[in-house]
Amino acid sequence: MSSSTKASDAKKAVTLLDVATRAGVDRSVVSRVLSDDPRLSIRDETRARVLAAVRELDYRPNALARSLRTRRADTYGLLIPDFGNPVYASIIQGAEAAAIARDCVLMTGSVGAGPAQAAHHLDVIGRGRVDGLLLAGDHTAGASLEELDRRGIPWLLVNRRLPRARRWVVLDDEEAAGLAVRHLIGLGHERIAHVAGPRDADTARRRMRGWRTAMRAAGLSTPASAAVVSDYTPEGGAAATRELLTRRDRPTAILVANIAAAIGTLAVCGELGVSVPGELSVVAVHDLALAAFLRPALTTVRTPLEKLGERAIELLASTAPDAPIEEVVTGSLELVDRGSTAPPRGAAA
Amino acid sequence: MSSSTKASDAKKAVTLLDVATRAGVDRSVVSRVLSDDPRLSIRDETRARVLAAVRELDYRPNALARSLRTRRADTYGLLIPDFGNPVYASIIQGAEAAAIARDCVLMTGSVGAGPAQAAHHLDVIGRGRVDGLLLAGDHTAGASLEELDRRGIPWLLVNRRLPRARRWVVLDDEEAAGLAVRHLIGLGHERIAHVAGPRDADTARRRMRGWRTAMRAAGLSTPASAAVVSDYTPEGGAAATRELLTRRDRPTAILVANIAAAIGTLAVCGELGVSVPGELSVVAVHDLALAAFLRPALTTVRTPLEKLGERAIELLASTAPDAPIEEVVTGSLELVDRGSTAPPRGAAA
DNA sequence: CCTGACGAGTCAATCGATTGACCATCATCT
DNA sequence: AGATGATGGTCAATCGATTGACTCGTCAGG
Repeated sequence: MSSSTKASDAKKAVTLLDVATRAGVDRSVVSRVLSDDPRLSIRDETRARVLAAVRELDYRPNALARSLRTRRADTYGLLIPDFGNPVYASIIQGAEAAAIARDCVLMTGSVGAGPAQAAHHLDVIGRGRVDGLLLAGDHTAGASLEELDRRGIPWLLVNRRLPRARRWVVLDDEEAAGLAVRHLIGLGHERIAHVAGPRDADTARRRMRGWRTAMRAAGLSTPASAAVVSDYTPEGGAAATRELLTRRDRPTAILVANIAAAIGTLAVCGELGVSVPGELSVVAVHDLALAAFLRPALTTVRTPLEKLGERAIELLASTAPDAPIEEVVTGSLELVDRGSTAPPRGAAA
Repeated sequence: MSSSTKASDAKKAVTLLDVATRAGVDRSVVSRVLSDDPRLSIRDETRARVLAAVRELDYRPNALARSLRTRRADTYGLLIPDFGNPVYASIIQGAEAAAIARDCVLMTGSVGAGPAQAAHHLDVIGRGRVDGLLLAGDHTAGASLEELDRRGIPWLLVNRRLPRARRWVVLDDEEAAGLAVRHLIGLGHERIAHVAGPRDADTARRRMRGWRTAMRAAGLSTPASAAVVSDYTPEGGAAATRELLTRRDRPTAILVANIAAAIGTLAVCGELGVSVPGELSVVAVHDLALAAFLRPALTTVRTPLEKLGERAIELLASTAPDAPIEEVVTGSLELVDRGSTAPPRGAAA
């Protein structure tokens, strides 16, 4: 296989000049034929010769040279907190699909290993390599945005907002939470607690608001004690759930702000011998294939994470770098009932 | 924020010429100072002026121009099956860290959406954009390798081997499986079944061999019926487990070839009312944080997936494109006992 | 017969950094 | 004095594609 490469190790790529020579025309003709330049007039026969040469030599333009000249890298960057987080996996997939659809490349980096890694990305990705940068999740120091502005690199916050940054695209977190709460209310629950996300996460705030709004709309109270701040990890979810379950008036249902945290919730229930959904109903925001295989299978609200990623690329690619972008990706919210929710014990139903 | 960019939308980047002008020297001097060219002799004072100009203008070299000239993109590609698969997430993380350590960029793409997506990546990533390509997992059509060879792009298979491709780096799958089996044997198990990976997956074959070898070394038999082919998904693991559990002489322990499949195994046990580890011990290859939060918490063999990713980049970067690479990343295997394994019912222990 | 217009391509500058070859001073050695 | 050799840089070609300006020939119209 690779031995077929043998000594001719650094085989040089086919260039525009090779094609032009073979077709007996100038390089510019080849370039213009390939880009369908309307200002080029050319005989059909010549065009055919050019295209034949392109095909025979299996030519493809050097992306670097083109980008240098055109000042467009045809590449977008995507920064995420951590590849291990399946929520971001879905966003990546959407973004990747959208990038491919535009004949662009997506470069995804994580900042998991700390600010040094983030700095490296901002540095290396610096001017020239990407046409724009998606910043997904809570990780970019505010300073980075100014840095990007200074360098003239368009950016867009994804699944996250910042007060002073008017370029973001998010999910309808409020409605997602509301949907879950209304499902629980529909089953007859009244004491519905909320395992919330981190206090500084914008998604967490919006889901919390969705929970509260839906509760109030049904005439139910939302005491401060009914919501416990946590983070989007099983550990966090477990701790918050433990706290809720050891209270006097234990809730009959919990809305968990994130599916990863909900895994912790289920684990704690198992540990404490609290039967789900018998004694406690659990529903989480975000759906994963995994949810069907938990014990019990987890009821979730499916969110259009891939669409979010797609939309992010589209917006970044099609909007002027200094124009505000404030978009909520709506629709596609759906409650996936898998059995971790049921009417409360002793419900009239 | 972005409004600070205002009308000066396309702010042009600082170039070598800008720096040179400011320092009162030729562009080549700046370039040589920055690259520590030993053939340049320069007065300390001049060097200081150059460095000052670089700092004041916050210059950074345009990566595209440099790559065009040097014929090195300082970028590596990584193709994976699917971003949603946490096993590959770990590989990505390792590869990313290694790339950063070499001051390179990693471009990760998935082929989840089918061969069209793979083709796009191979096409777009084409000559010039990457210095080499890591192919992780079972997805690349064999033809792609010849295509890459033809284009002179070095590649390396990761966590996978192919008969005719002598460039790969894999884990010590055989030992990982063996470790798990010996743990079960140590607990007193004798009927240890194996939920194997897909027949065409090289990792699956090696884990199967590890299972068989360890069993035989202990004088235990490995009838064909004790191994059920599956795939690396919860669905697959569930189906295979169901088959094993409905047999006459049900095993007392199962080695599952992959943690995702093991999630399916636990789900089926729950469904059929088979108590784990009371009636059945379960251990899986690959460790994830998630494992601690399953019910019961899952015993696993931790594998150095990140190291695999790191090593892959190192090998790709440092080995001639036509030299064979056949490396097994060893060490770091460790059994993580979390409670899904126990002595068999009625064991002497 | 001359002008103009069009058809069919060609020329050459440009993007920004790198790098081999070269040059101008000045001091040193014989 | 003239050759030798550092020292301290400069010049310009090059990577490969793009694109505005330009040229050459031919044909129609006046």
